[in-house]
Amino acid sequence: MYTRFFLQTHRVPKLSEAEAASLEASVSRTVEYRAKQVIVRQQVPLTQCTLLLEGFIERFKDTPEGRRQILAIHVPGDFVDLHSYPLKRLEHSVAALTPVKVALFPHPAIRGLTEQSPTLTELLWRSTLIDAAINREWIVSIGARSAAVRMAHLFCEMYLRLERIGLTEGLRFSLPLTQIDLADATGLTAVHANRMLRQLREQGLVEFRQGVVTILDWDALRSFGDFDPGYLFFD
Amino acid sequence: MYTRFFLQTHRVPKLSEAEAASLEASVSRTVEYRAKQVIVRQQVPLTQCTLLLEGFIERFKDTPEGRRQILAIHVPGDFVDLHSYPLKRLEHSVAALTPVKVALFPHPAIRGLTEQSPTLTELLWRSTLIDAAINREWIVSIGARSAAVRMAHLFCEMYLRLERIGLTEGLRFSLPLTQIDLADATGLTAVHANRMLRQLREQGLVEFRQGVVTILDWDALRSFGDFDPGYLFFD
DNA sequence: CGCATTATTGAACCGTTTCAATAAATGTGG
DNA sequence: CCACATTTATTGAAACGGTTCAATAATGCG
Repeated sequence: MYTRFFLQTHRVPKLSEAEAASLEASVSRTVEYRAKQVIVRQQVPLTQCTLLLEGFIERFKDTPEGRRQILAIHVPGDFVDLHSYPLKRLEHSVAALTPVKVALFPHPAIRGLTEQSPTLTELLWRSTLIDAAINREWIVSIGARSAAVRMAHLFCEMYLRLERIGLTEGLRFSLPLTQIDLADATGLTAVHANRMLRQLREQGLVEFRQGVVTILDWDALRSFGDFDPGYLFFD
Repeated sequence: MYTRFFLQTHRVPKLSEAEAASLEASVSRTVEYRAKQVIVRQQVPLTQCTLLLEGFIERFKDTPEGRRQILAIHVPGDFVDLHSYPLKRLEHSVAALTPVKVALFPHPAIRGLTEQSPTLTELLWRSTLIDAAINREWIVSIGARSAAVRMAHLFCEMYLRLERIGLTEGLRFSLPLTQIDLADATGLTAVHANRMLRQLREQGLVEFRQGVVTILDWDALRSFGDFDPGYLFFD
Protein backbone atom coordinates (compact mmCIF):
# COMPACT_ATOMS: atom_id res chain seq x y z
CA MET A 1 0.00 0.00 0.00
CA TYR A 2 2.26 2.75 -1.28
CA THR A 3 -0.44 5.39 -0.94
CA ARG A 4 -1.52 4.59 2.61
CA PHE A 5 0.15 7.53 4.33
CA PHE A 6 -0.84 9.87 1.51
CA LEU A 7 -4.50 8.93 1.81
CA GLN A 8 -4.25 9.13 5.59
CA THR A 9 -3.10 12.74 5.37
CA HIS A 10 -5.55 13.72 2.62
CA ARG A 11 -9.06 12.69 3.59
CA VAL A 12 -10.80 15.33 1.49
CA PRO A 13 -12.15 14.92 -1.11
CA LYS A 14 -13.12 11.34 -0.28
CA LEU A 15 -12.15 8.80 -2.93
CA SER A 16 -14.18 5.78 -3.95
CA GLU A 17 -12.46 2.43 -3.56
CA ALA A 18 -11.97 2.30 -7.32
CA GLU A 19 -10.32 5.70 -7.34
CA ALA A 20 -8.01 4.78 -4.47
CA ALA A 21 -7.10 1.60 -6.34
CA SER A 22 -6.33 3.57 -9.53
CA LEU A 23 -4.04 5.83 -7.60
CA GLU A 24 -2.25 2.89 -6.03
CA ALA A 25 -1.94 1.23 -9.41
CA SER A 26 -0.24 4.28 -10.89
CA VAL A 27 3.04 3.50 -9.16
CA SER A 28 5.57 2.35 -11.73
CA ARG A 29 8.29 1.33 -9.28
CA THR A 30 10.01 2.19 -6.02
CA VAL A 31 13.52 3.58 -5.58
CA GLU A 32 15.83 4.09 -2.63
CA TYR A 33 18.26 6.94 -2.10
CA ARG A 34 21.09 7.46 0.33
CA ALA A 35 21.14 10.38 2.77
CA LYS A 36 22.17 13.68 1.17
CA GLN A 37 21.57 12.36 -2.33
CA VAL A 38 19.99 14.82 -4.75
CA ILE A 39 16.74 13.38 -6.09
CA VAL A 40 15.61 16.19 -8.38
CA ARG A 41 17.89 18.85 -9.78
CA GLN A 42 16.39 22.26 -10.55
CA GLN A 43 15.41 23.03 -14.16
CA VAL A 44 15.85 19.44 -15.36
CA PRO A 45 12.80 18.21 -17.36
CA LEU A 46 10.83 15.64 -15.37
CA THR A 47 8.53 12.85 -16.50
CA GLN A 48 7.46 11.37 -13.17
CA CYS A 49 6.44 12.34 -9.65
CA THR A 50 7.87 11.08 -6.40
CA LEU A 51 5.88 9.96 -3.36
CA LEU A 52 7.93 9.68 -0.18
CA LEU A 53 7.38 6.33 1.54
CA GLU A 54 10.09 6.26 4.23
CA GLY A 55 12.56 8.84 5.49
CA PHE A 56 12.81 12.62 5.20
CA ILE A 57 13.34 14.82 2.15
CA GLU A 58 14.08 18.52 1.71
CA ARG A 59 13.34 20.97 -1.08
CA PHE A 60 15.94 23.74 -1.27
CA LYS A 61 17.58 26.44 -3.31
CA ASP A 62 21.16 27.69 -2.99
CA THR A 63 22.09 31.34 -3.50
CA PRO A 64 25.24 32.55 -5.25
CA GLU A 65 26.52 33.86 -1.90
CA GLY A 66 26.54 30.29 -0.66
CA ARG A 67 23.46 30.32 1.53
CA ARG A 68 21.04 27.43 1.33
CA GLN A 69 17.35 28.08 1.85
CA ILE A 70 15.29 25.03 2.69
CA LEU A 71 11.81 25.47 1.16
CA ALA A 72 10.05 22.43 2.57
CA ILE A 73 10.65 19.40 4.74
CA HIS A 74 8.80 16.30 3.60
CA VAL A 75 7.62 13.34 5.64
CA PRO A 76 6.29 9.94 4.52
CA GLY A 77 3.04 10.27 2.58
CA ASP A 78 4.11 13.55 0.95
CA PHE A 79 4.49 13.92 -2.80
CA VAL A 80 7.77 15.82 -3.00
CA ASP A 81 7.42 16.95 -6.60
CA LEU A 82 3.84 16.42 -7.70
CA HIS A 83 3.99 19.98 -9.01
CA SER A 84 6.33 18.68 -11.69
CA TYR A 85 3.28 17.21 -13.43
CA PRO A 86 1.84 20.56 -14.57
CA LEU A 87 5.18 22.40 -14.46
CA LYS A 88 7.36 19.79 -16.24
CA ARG A 89 10.44 20.95 -14.32
CA LEU A 90 11.13 22.44 -10.90
CA GLU A 91 12.76 25.72 -10.02
CA HIS A 92 14.36 24.23 -6.89
CA SER A 93 16.18 21.01 -6.04
CA VAL A 94 15.07 18.07 -3.91
CA ALA A 95 17.38 15.95 -1.76
CA ALA A 96 17.21 13.15 0.78
CA LEU A 97 17.84 14.18 4.38
CA THR A 98 18.01 10.54 5.48
CA PRO A 99 18.08 7.26 3.60
CA VAL A 100 14.69 7.22 1.85
CA LYS A 101 12.38 4.99 -0.10
CA VAL A 102 10.06 6.54 -2.70
CA ALA A 103 7.39 5.42 -5.17
CA LEU A 104 7.34 6.84 -8.70
CA PHE A 105 4.26 7.97 -10.63
CA PRO A 106 4.89 8.55 -14.36
CA HIS A 107 3.32 11.77 -15.64
CA PRO A 108 1.20 9.88 -18.23
CA ALA A 109 -0.26 7.80 -15.41
CA ILE A 110 -1.20 10.98 -13.57
CA ARG A 111 -2.79 12.38 -16.69
CA GLY A 112 -4.75 9.14 -16.87
CA LEU A 113 -6.02 9.74 -13.35
CA THR A 114 -7.14 13.28 -14.21
CA GLU A 115 -8.97 11.98 -17.28
CA GLN A 116 -10.67 9.30 -15.25
CA SER A 117 -11.86 11.17 -12.19
CA PRO A 118 -12.35 14.84 -11.30
CA THR A 119 -12.32 13.83 -7.65
CA LEU A 120 -8.88 12.28 -7.94
CA THR A 121 -7.78 15.37 -9.82
CA GLU A 122 -9.04 17.57 -7.05
CA LEU A 123 -7.26 15.47 -4.44
CA LEU A 124 -3.90 15.64 -6.20
CA TRP A 125 -4.29 19.31 -6.98
CA ARG A 126 -5.30 19.95 -3.39
CA SER A 127 -2.22 18.23 -2.06
CA THR A 128 0.06 20.53 -4.07
CA LEU A 129 -1.90 23.50 -2.73
CA ILE A 130 -1.44 22.43 0.87
CA ASP A 131 2.29 22.43 0.18
CA ALA A 132 1.84 25.96 -1.12
CA ALA A 133 -0.07 26.97 2.01
CA ILE A 134 2.87 25.69 4.06
CA ASN A 135 5.20 27.70 1.83
CA ARG A 136 3.18 30.80 2.61
CA GLU A 137 3.20 30.11 6.33
CA TRP A 138 6.98 29.92 6.12
CA ILE A 139 6.98 33.33 4.43
CA VAL A 140 5.10 34.66 7.44
CA SER A 141 7.49 32.92 9.83
CA ILE A 142 10.66 34.12 8.16
CA GLY A 143 9.33 37.56 7.32
CA ALA A 144 7.42 38.50 10.44
CA ARG A 145 8.37 36.27 13.38
CA SER A 146 11.45 36.47 15.60
CA ALA A 147 14.05 33.72 15.50
CA ALA A 148 12.87 31.87 18.61
CA VAL A 149 9.21 32.06 17.60
CA ARG A 150 10.05 30.80 14.11
CA MET A 151 11.85 27.80 15.52
CA ALA A 152 8.99 27.03 17.89
CA HIS A 153 6.54 27.32 15.00
CA LEU A 154 8.50 24.83 12.93
CA PHE A 155 8.49 22.28 15.74
CA CYS A 156 4.72 22.66 16.10
CA GLU A 157 4.23 22.08 12.39
CA MET A 158 6.47 19.03 12.24
CA TYR A 159 4.87 17.59 15.34
CA LEU A 160 1.36 17.72 13.88
CA ARG A 161 2.40 16.43 10.48
CA LEU A 162 4.27 13.50 11.98
CA GLU A 163 1.58 12.80 14.57
CA ARG A 164 -0.91 12.44 11.75
CA ILE A 165 0.98 9.52 10.22
CA GLY A 166 1.77 7.92 13.56
CA LEU A 167 5.44 8.86 13.62
CA THR A 168 5.39 10.38 17.09
CA GLU A 169 5.60 8.71 20.48
CA GLY A 170 3.66 10.91 22.83
CA LEU A 171 5.30 14.32 22.65
CA ARG A 172 8.55 12.97 21.25
CA PHE A 173 9.49 12.44 17.61
CA SER A 174 12.44 11.93 15.37
CA LEU A 175 13.29 14.95 13.19
CA PRO A 176 16.59 13.89 11.63
CA LEU A 177 17.94 17.33 10.77
CA THR A 178 21.14 18.98 11.88
CA GLN A 179 21.09 22.40 13.50
CA ILE A 180 22.51 23.63 10.20
CA ASP A 181 19.39 22.30 8.47
CA LEU A 182 17.13 23.98 11.02
CA ALA A 183 19.03 27.20 10.40
CA ASP A 184 18.68 26.83 6.62
CA ALA A 185 14.95 26.24 6.99
CA THR A 186 14.33 29.24 9.25
CA GLY A 187 16.64 31.70 7.52
CA LEU A 188 19.03 31.89 10.47
CA THR A 189 22.71 31.10 10.97
CA ALA A 190 23.63 27.82 12.60
CA VAL A 191 25.08 29.71 15.55
CA HIS A 192 21.87 31.58 16.19
CA ALA A 193 19.75 28.47 15.65
CA ASN A 194 21.81 26.81 18.34
CA ARG A 195 21.17 29.70 20.71
CA MET A 196 17.45 29.69 20.02
CA LEU A 197 17.31 25.94 20.70
CA ARG A 198 19.01 26.51 24.04
CA GLN A 199 16.54 29.28 24.84
CA LEU A 200 13.49 27.13 23.98
CA ARG A 201 14.90 24.32 26.12
CA GLU A 202 15.63 26.64 29.05
CA GLN A 203 12.14 28.13 28.74
CA GLY A 204 10.77 24.62 29.16
CA LEU A 205 9.03 24.60 25.76
CA VAL A 206 10.83 22.05 23.61
CA GLU A 207 14.09 20.16 23.45
CA PHE A 208 16.01 19.26 20.29
CA ARG A 209 18.88 16.82 20.69
CA GLN A 210 20.56 14.88 17.88
CA GLY A 211 17.56 14.77 15.64
CA VAL A 212 15.02 14.04 18.36
CA VAL A 213 12.41 16.58 19.41
CA THR A 214 10.76 16.41 22.81
CA ILE A 215 7.92 18.80 23.40
CA LEU A 216 8.03 19.81 27.04
CA ASP A 217 4.86 21.93 27.09
CA TRP A 218 2.64 21.77 24.01
CA ASP A 219 0.25 24.57 24.93
CA ALA A 220 3.09 26.89 25.83
CA LEU A 221 5.03 25.99 22.68
CA ARG A 222 2.02 26.53 20.48
CA SER A 223 1.25 29.85 22.07
CA PHE A 224 4.87 31.04 22.02
CA GLY A 225 5.24 29.89 18.41
CA ASP A 226 2.14 31.80 17.23
CA PHE A 227 0.96 28.49 15.82
CA ASP A 228 -2.49 28.05 14.26
CA PRO A 229 -2.76 24.74 12.38
CA GLY A 230 -5.43 25.97 9.94
CA TYR A 231 -2.88 26.27 7.14
CA LEU A 232 -2.24 22.50 7.24
CA PHE A 233 -5.82 21.83 6.08
CA PHE A 234 -6.34 18.79 8.28
CA ASP A 235 -10.03 18.72 7.39
CA MET B 1 -12.60 38.65 -23.26
CA TYR B 2 -12.21 38.24 -19.52
CA THR B 3 -9.53 35.58 -19.89
CA ARG B 4 -7.31 37.39 -22.37
CA PHE B 5 -4.55 38.38 -19.94
CA PHE B 6 -4.73 35.03 -18.21
CA LEU B 7 -4.24 33.15 -21.47
CA GLN B 8 -1.51 35.58 -22.47
CA THR B 9 0.48 34.75 -19.33
CA HIS B 10 -0.22 31.00 -19.49
CA ARG B 11 0.65 29.69 -22.93
CA VAL B 12 1.39 26.14 -21.79
CA PRO B 13 -0.38 23.79 -22.11
CA LYS B 14 -1.93 25.10 -25.31
CA LEU B 15 -5.74 25.15 -25.31
CA SER B 16 -7.95 24.39 -28.25
CA GLU B 17 -10.35 27.15 -29.28
CA ALA B 18 -13.21 25.17 -27.74
CA GLU B 19 -11.35 24.88 -24.44
CA ALA B 20 -10.53 28.57 -24.37
CA ALA B 21 -14.19 29.30 -25.08
CA SER B 22 -15.31 27.04 -22.22
CA LEU B 23 -13.02 28.85 -19.85
CA GLU B 24 -14.32 32.22 -20.98
CA ALA B 25 -17.90 30.97 -20.63
CA SER B 26 -17.33 29.95 -17.01
CA VAL B 27 -17.45 33.54 -15.80
CA SER B 28 -20.65 34.09 -13.87
CA ARG B 29 -20.28 37.85 -13.43
CA THR B 30 -17.85 40.67 -12.80
CA VAL B 31 -17.49 42.71 -9.63
CA GLU B 32 -15.64 45.87 -8.70
CA TYR B 33 -13.98 46.68 -5.39
CA ARG B 34 -12.62 49.87 -3.93
CA ALA B 35 -8.97 50.23 -2.91
CA LYS B 36 -8.16 48.57 0.43
CA GLN B 37 -11.36 46.53 0.39
CA VAL B 38 -11.02 42.97 1.66
CA ILE B 39 -12.13 40.55 -1.06
CA VAL B 40 -11.58 37.23 0.67
CA ARG B 41 -11.35 36.79 4.42
CA GLN B 42 -9.25 33.92 5.75
CA GLN B 43 -11.02 30.73 6.79
CA VAL B 44 -14.36 31.72 5.27
CA PRO B 45 -15.83 28.95 3.06
CA LEU B 46 -15.67 29.91 -0.62
CA THR B 47 -17.74 28.80 -3.60
CA GLN B 48 -16.12 30.76 -6.41
CA CYS B 49 -12.75 31.90 -7.73
CA THR B 50 -11.65 35.39 -8.62
CA LEU B 51 -9.78 36.42 -11.77
CA LEU B 52 -8.24 39.87 -11.60
CA LEU B 53 -9.13 41.96 -14.65
CA GLU B 54 -7.96 45.45 -13.73
CA GLY B 55 -5.96 46.83 -10.83
CA PHE B 56 -3.70 45.29 -8.18
CA ILE B 57 -4.53 42.84 -5.40
CA GLU B 58 -2.54 41.54 -2.41
CA ARG B 59 -2.70 38.33 -0.43
CA PHE B 60 -1.61 38.81 3.17
CA LYS B 61 -1.65 37.54 6.71
CA ASP B 62 -1.48 39.61 9.90
CA THR B 63 0.36 38.42 13.01
CA PRO B 64 -0.85 38.96 16.57
CA GLU B 65 2.07 41.37 17.14
CA GLY B 66 0.54 43.60 14.49
CA ARG B 67 2.88 42.87 11.61
CA ARG B 68 1.39 42.32 8.18
CA GLN B 69 3.12 39.94 5.81
CA ILE B 70 2.18 40.30 2.16
CA LEU B 71 2.28 36.86 0.53
CA ALA B 72 1.68 37.81 -3.08
CA ILE B 73 1.02 40.79 -5.32
CA HIS B 74 -1.38 40.10 -8.16
CA VAL B 75 -1.64 41.81 -11.52
CA PRO B 76 -4.35 41.62 -14.19
CA GLY B 77 -4.70 38.11 -15.60
CA ASP B 78 -3.91 36.45 -12.25
CA PHE B 79 -6.39 34.23 -10.48
CA VAL B 80 -6.08 35.50 -6.91
CA ASP B 81 -7.78 32.58 -5.22
CA LEU B 82 -8.01 29.72 -7.69
CA HIS B 83 -6.59 27.55 -4.89
CA SER B 84 -9.93 27.97 -3.15
CA TYR B 85 -11.36 25.45 -5.61
CA PRO B 86 -9.57 22.42 -4.13
CA LEU B 87 -9.09 23.95 -0.68
CA LYS B 88 -12.62 25.37 -0.16
CA ARG B 89 -11.29 28.15 2.06
CA LEU B 90 -8.05 30.14 2.30
CA GLU B 91 -5.64 30.44 5.19
CA HIS B 92 -4.85 34.05 4.31
CA SER B 93 -6.85 37.10 3.28
CA VAL B 94 -7.04 38.89 -0.06
CA ALA B 95 -7.51 42.63 -0.51
CA ALA B 96 -7.56 45.24 -3.24
CA LEU B 97 -4.50 47.48 -3.39
CA THR B 98 -6.19 49.76 -5.92
CA PRO B 99 -9.72 49.97 -7.29
CA VAL B 100 -10.13 46.64 -9.08
CA LYS B 101 -12.41 44.79 -11.43
CA VAL B 102 -12.62 41.00 -11.19
CA ALA B 103 -14.43 38.13 -12.90
CA LEU B 104 -15.98 35.34 -10.85
CA PHE B 105 -15.80 31.61 -11.64
CA PRO B 106 -18.19 29.47 -9.57
CA HIS B 107 -16.55 26.30 -8.22
CA PRO B 108 -19.09 24.06 -10.00
CA ALA B 109 -18.13 25.69 -13.31
CA ILE B 110 -14.48 24.91 -12.59
CA ARG B 111 -15.35 21.34 -11.78
CA GLY B 112 -17.14 21.23 -15.11
CA LEU B 113 -13.96 22.34 -16.83
CA THR B 114 -11.92 19.62 -15.12
CA GLU B 115 -14.49 17.02 -16.17
CA GLN B 116 -14.42 18.25 -19.71
CA SER B 117 -10.71 18.60 -20.43
CA PRO B 118 -7.55 17.33 -18.81
CA THR B 119 -5.66 20.04 -20.67
CA LEU B 120 -7.76 22.78 -19.13
CA THR B 121 -7.29 21.08 -15.76
CA GLU B 122 -3.55 21.07 -16.23
CA LEU B 123 -3.57 24.74 -17.20
CA LEU B 124 -5.54 25.81 -14.14
CA TRP B 125 -3.54 23.56 -11.84
CA ARG B 126 -0.35 24.89 -13.38
CA SER B 127 -1.31 28.47 -12.74
CA THR B 128 -1.76 27.79 -9.01
CA LEU B 129 1.64 26.11 -9.01
CA ILE B 130 3.35 29.09 -10.58
CA ASP B 131 1.93 31.14 -7.71
CA ALA B 132 3.49 28.60 -5.38
CA ALA B 133 6.84 28.87 -7.17
CA ILE B 134 6.68 32.63 -6.62
CA ASN B 135 5.86 31.97 -2.95
CA ARG B 136 9.00 29.86 -2.70
CA GLU B 137 11.15 32.48 -4.40
CA TRP B 138 9.93 34.93 -1.78
CA ILE B 139 11.01 32.49 0.93
CA VAL B 140 14.49 32.57 -0.60
CA SER B 141 14.41 36.36 -0.83
CA ILE B 142 13.25 36.94 2.71
CA GLY B 143 15.29 34.12 4.21
CA ALA B 144 18.57 34.43 2.38
CA ARG B 145 18.91 37.80 0.65
CA SER B 146 19.84 41.16 2.17
CA ALA B 147 17.29 43.96 2.32
CA ALA B 148 18.52 45.86 -0.73
CA VAL B 149 18.85 42.70 -2.83
CA ARG B 150 15.36 41.60 -1.83
CA MET B 151 13.89 44.91 -2.93
CA ALA B 152 15.76 44.79 -6.24
CA HIS B 153 14.54 41.23 -6.78
CA LEU B 154 10.93 42.26 -6.23
CA PHE B 155 11.19 45.05 -8.81
CA CYS B 156 12.65 42.60 -11.34
CA GLU B 157 9.78 40.20 -10.77
CA MET B 158 7.08 42.83 -11.05
CA TYR B 159 8.69 44.29 -14.14
CA LEU B 160 8.64 40.98 -16.01
CA ARG B 161 5.13 40.08 -14.91
CA LEU B 162 3.76 43.46 -15.97
CA GLU B 163 5.78 43.57 -19.16
CA ARG B 164 4.18 40.29 -20.17
CA ILE B 165 0.70 41.78 -20.15
CA GLY B 166 1.77 45.03 -21.73
CA LEU B 167 1.52 47.15 -18.59
CA THR B 168 4.99 48.66 -18.88
CA GLU B 169 6.21 51.59 -20.94
CA GLY B 170 9.81 50.85 -21.73
CA LEU B 171 11.55 50.45 -18.40
CA ARG B 172 8.85 52.28 -16.47
CA PHE B 173 5.72 50.87 -14.90
CA SER B 174 3.07 51.63 -12.37
CA LEU B 175 3.34 49.63 -9.13
CA PRO B 176 0.71 51.30 -6.96
CA LEU B 177 2.07 50.26 -3.56
CA THR B 178 3.14 52.42 -0.66
CA GLN B 179 6.57 52.00 0.89
CA ILE B 180 4.72 50.38 3.78
CA ASP B 181 3.40 47.77 1.36
CA LEU B 182 6.87 47.18 -0.06
CA ALA B 183 8.12 46.73 3.49
CA ASP B 184 5.30 44.31 4.32
CA ALA B 185 6.10 42.29 1.21
CA THR B 186 9.82 42.06 1.88
CA GLY B 187 9.69 41.52 5.63
CA LEU B 188 11.29 44.89 6.41
CA THR B 189 10.21 47.97 8.32
CA ALA B 190 8.93 50.93 6.36
CA VAL B 191 11.90 52.97 7.52
CA HIS B 192 14.39 50.46 6.23
CA ALA B 193 12.47 49.96 3.00
CA ASN B 194 12.74 53.71 2.46
CA ARG B 195 16.50 53.57 3.01
CA MET B 196 16.93 50.67 0.62
CA LEU B 197 14.94 52.53 -2.05
CA ARG B 198 17.23 55.49 -1.65
CA GLN B 199 20.26 53.22 -1.93
CA LEU B 200 18.98 51.54 -5.11
CA ARG B 201 18.25 54.94 -6.60
CA GLU B 202 21.68 56.32 -5.66
CA GLN B 203 23.33 53.20 -7.07
CA GLY B 204 21.62 53.97 -10.36
CA LEU B 205 19.65 50.70 -10.42
CA VAL B 206 16.00 51.59 -10.00
CA GLU B 207 13.81 54.44 -8.85
CA PHE B 208 10.52 54.12 -6.98
CA ARG B 209 8.46 57.27 -6.64
CA GLN B 210 4.77 57.43 -5.72
CA GLY B 211 3.88 54.07 -7.11
CA VAL B 212 5.92 54.36 -10.28
CA VAL B 213 9.02 52.26 -10.87
CA THR B 214 11.68 53.35 -13.32
CA ILE B 215 14.40 50.85 -14.01
CA LEU B 216 17.60 52.78 -14.56
CA ASP B 217 19.84 49.84 -15.46
CA TRP B 218 18.13 46.51 -16.08
CA ASP B 219 21.23 44.35 -16.31
CA ALA B 220 22.72 45.85 -13.18
CA LEU B 221 19.42 45.55 -11.30
CA ARG B 222 18.97 41.96 -12.32
CA SER B 223 22.51 41.08 -11.34
CA PHE B 224 22.37 42.98 -8.04
CA GLY B 225 18.98 41.44 -7.25
CA ASP B 226 20.19 37.87 -7.83
CA PHE B 227 17.29 37.55 -10.24
CA ASP B 228 16.76 34.46 -12.40
CA PRO B 229 13.31 34.44 -14.02
CA GLY B 230 13.08 30.64 -14.28
CA TYR B 231 10.67 30.49 -11.34
CA LEU B 232 8.08 32.49 -13.29
CA PHE B 233 7.71 29.66 -15.82
CA PHE B 234 7.35 31.93 -18.84
CA ASP B 235 7.61 28.95 -21.16
C1' DC C 1 -8.62 73.41 2.20
C1' DG C 2 -7.73 70.53 6.09
C1' DC C 3 -6.62 66.07 7.98
C1' DA C 4 -4.76 61.62 7.64
C1' DT C 5 -1.51 58.92 5.49
C1' DT C 6 2.94 58.37 3.53
C1' DA C 7 7.79 59.57 2.95
C1' DT C 8 12.13 60.98 4.84
C1' DT C 9 15.97 61.48 7.93
C1' DG C 10 18.76 61.06 12.39
C1' DA C 11 20.23 58.66 16.40
C1' DA C 12 20.17 55.00 19.63
C1' DC C 13 19.36 50.35 20.22
C1' DC C 14 19.00 45.41 19.66
C1' DG C 15 18.60 40.91 17.30
C1' DT C 16 21.31 38.37 14.44
C1' DT C 17 25.66 37.51 12.16
C1' DT C 18 30.43 36.82 11.92
C1' DC C 19 34.68 35.17 13.47
C1' DA C 20 37.05 32.17 16.27
C1' DA C 21 38.08 28.44 19.17
C1' DT C 22 36.85 24.06 21.42
C1' DA C 23 34.13 20.02 22.39
C1' DA C 24 31.13 16.40 21.07
C1' DA C 25 29.25 13.28 17.85
C1' DT C 26 29.33 10.67 13.69
C1' DG C 27 31.18 8.15 9.98
C1' DT C 28 34.96 5.45 7.77
C1' DG C 29 38.77 2.57 6.84
C1' DG C 30 42.05 -0.54 8.54
C1' DC D 1 35.99 -2.48 16.78
C1' DC D 2 39.05 1.09 17.45
C1' DA D 3 41.38 5.28 15.68
C1' DC D 4 41.29 9.07 12.93
C1' DA D 5 38.97 12.47 10.14
C1' DT D 6 35.06 15.05 9.33
C1' DT D 7 30.97 17.07 10.50
C1' DT D 8 28.10 19.05 13.98
C1' DA D 9 27.29 21.47 18.35
C1' DT D 10 28.51 24.95 21.63
C1' DT D 11 30.09 29.23 23.55
C1' DG D 12 32.23 34.06 23.69
C1' DA D 13 33.17 38.53 21.84
C1' DA D 14 32.89 41.95 18.39
C1' DA D 15 30.60 43.80 14.47
C1' DC D 16 26.72 44.80 11.62
C1' DG D 17 22.16 45.02 9.46
C1' DG D 18 17.87 46.24 10.47
C1' DT D 19 14.58 48.14 14.00
C1' DT D 20 12.70 51.49 16.96
C1' DC D 21 11.65 55.95 18.35
C1' DA D 22 11.02 60.50 17.12
C1' DA D 23 10.35 64.50 14.56
C1' DT D 24 9.34 66.88 10.13
C1' DA D 25 8.03 67.25 5.35
C1' DA D 26 5.38 65.90 1.52
C1' DT D 27 1.37 63.86 -0.54
C1' DG D 28 -3.24 62.64 -1.26
C1' DC D 29 -7.99 62.12 -0.04
C1' DG D 30 -12.74 63.76 1.28
